[in-house]
Amino acid sequence: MRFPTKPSRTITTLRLSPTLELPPDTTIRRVAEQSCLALLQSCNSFNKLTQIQTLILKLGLRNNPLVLTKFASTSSELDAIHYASSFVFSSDADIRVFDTFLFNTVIRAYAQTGDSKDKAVYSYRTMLDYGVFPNKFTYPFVLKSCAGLARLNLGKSVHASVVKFGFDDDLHVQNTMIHMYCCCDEGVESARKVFDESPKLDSVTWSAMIGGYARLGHSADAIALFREMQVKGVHPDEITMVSVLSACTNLGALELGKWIESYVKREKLQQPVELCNALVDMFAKCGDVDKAMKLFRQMNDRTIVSWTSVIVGLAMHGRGEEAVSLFEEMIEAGVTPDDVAFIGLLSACSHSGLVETGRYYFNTMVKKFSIMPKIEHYGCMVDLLSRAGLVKEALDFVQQMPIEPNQIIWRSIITACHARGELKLGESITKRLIRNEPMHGSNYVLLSNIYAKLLHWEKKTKVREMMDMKGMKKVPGSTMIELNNEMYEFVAGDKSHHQYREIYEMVDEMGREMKRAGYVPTTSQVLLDIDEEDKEDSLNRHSEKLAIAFALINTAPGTPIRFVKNLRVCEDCHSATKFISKIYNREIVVRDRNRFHHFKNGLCSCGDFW
DNA sequence: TTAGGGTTAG
Repeated sequence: MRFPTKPSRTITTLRLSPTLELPPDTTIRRVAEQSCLALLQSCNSFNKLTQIQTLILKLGLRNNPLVLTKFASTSSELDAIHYASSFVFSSDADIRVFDTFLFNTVIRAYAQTGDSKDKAVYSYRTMLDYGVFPNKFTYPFVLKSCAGLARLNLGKSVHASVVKFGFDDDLHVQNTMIHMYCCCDEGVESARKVFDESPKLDSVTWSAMIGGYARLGHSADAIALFREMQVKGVHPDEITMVSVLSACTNLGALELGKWIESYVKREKLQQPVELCNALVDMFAKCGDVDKAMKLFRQMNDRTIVSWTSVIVGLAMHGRGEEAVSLFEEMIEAGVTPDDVAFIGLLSACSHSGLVETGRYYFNTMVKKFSIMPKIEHYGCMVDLLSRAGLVKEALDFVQQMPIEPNQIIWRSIITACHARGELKLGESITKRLIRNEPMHGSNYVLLSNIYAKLLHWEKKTKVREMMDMKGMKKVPGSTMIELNNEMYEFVAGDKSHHQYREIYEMVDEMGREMKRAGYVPTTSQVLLDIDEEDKEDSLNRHSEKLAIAFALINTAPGTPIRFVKNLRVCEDCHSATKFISKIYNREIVVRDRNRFHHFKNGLCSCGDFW
């Protein structure tokens, strides 16, 4: 909320006399009090607020709770509220007689403003210290601030006072509590507990929990809960759909995503811009970027999020030039890019090898749009240079950065070293990373990969032992695939699926056909110190190959195959998938950790550049 | 005189 733009007549005629003194007559005092309240009622600028403050001091109303309360609640603008609240709290008045509303106003102002969430919580604690009782309106503000701060213990302590003051049966408070827990990394169980114990549940409760699951990466639980919601007969609304769509996006569940789209149409749900954005994002990230683009073109209202979603979508599919031209179109349409849009644009340049374009936009961002580059922007630039094979330039760039490079940045360079055969350089950077962060598992994996490529098996074994000793594990690679609206997950060597025998037979057949077509296994990818034949066997049991075999068995010839990998696709699987796309005449769309690969007729859209 | 769940990157 902002001040009204139209100036108020009452205030513009205000004149302050430096010699004004009020006689100690109560009637006159009351008139003064009423006048102040009226002035505050029509106060419309920060400047006038300070004038009224002077008047309050002059009229001797410094400790009048009614006036002070009104003063503090005049505006929702942060500067004004901050100013007013410090004036109020520094008064000699007995704060205990202040209304709860005053504190709620202050807490709300802080809760709704960017970086002031901690002040909201502080004001809430001040409220308790002064013995002013919170009410049912206080907690949604406080819990929202805890959500923004994402501090679980803080949230738990507020939860305890909610119970203590008896507001835990209020539906609004319950729902905000679920939301709060869902904003904390380790909060999902506490959220579910509140959800399960709620005597009343409405669509907001369900949406909060579904959205929370999706946000915290428990997307399968999000979808399961959505199904439960339908079974219980609770009607989802458009906000529920946004949450479910975000879970579909995470999982790569295109079929379910399409179902949501038709549900929205069938049930004639409202389609606010957030829902359209979620649909665009879902289609782009589930592999159908053309459909995402089509929806984007049909939208009447577009926010920066809409533009960014589709730019990022194109970037992920390696369509960097289109992403760049869309960015230009956005600027022409009068939408000012923000820091996130630039991350999307720079990553588009990076995935498509547009080195000069990326450099140009990095400079434009700083010079023309005055956006201070964050670590992510530097990360994109380092990635851009590294992927293009400019390892030395990337290192120079890192040395000139005004901020400390993070893990992600070093890892880009190390990956580039690995790909370009600069193994010695890669080794020395990785060793330094391990010295700095000895408990970060992925550093050891990087070093181990480099030794594998150098064929230094002894050193590799040592790295492995070191990881075992420290109790660290490599994140296992997994592949998810959707079939008949169900998601199936495969890990390497997986035998949990009931069709596993058929799947392995198919894998063997694929191997024979591929070899006949000229495929040579990339055995240096295998990180185990075993002989070549076993290495080949181990490659054939990668989760991607199991998923492809599963899809070949269970889908009609010619049906496109789509799946999602949790890690970057490995060199051998990339090469094998190209062969498979040709041999079995299938379009195969793979989303890996970073981007999409569209395999068709023996070629990949990434041009072997990823 | 005040209140709850939603979209982009990392």
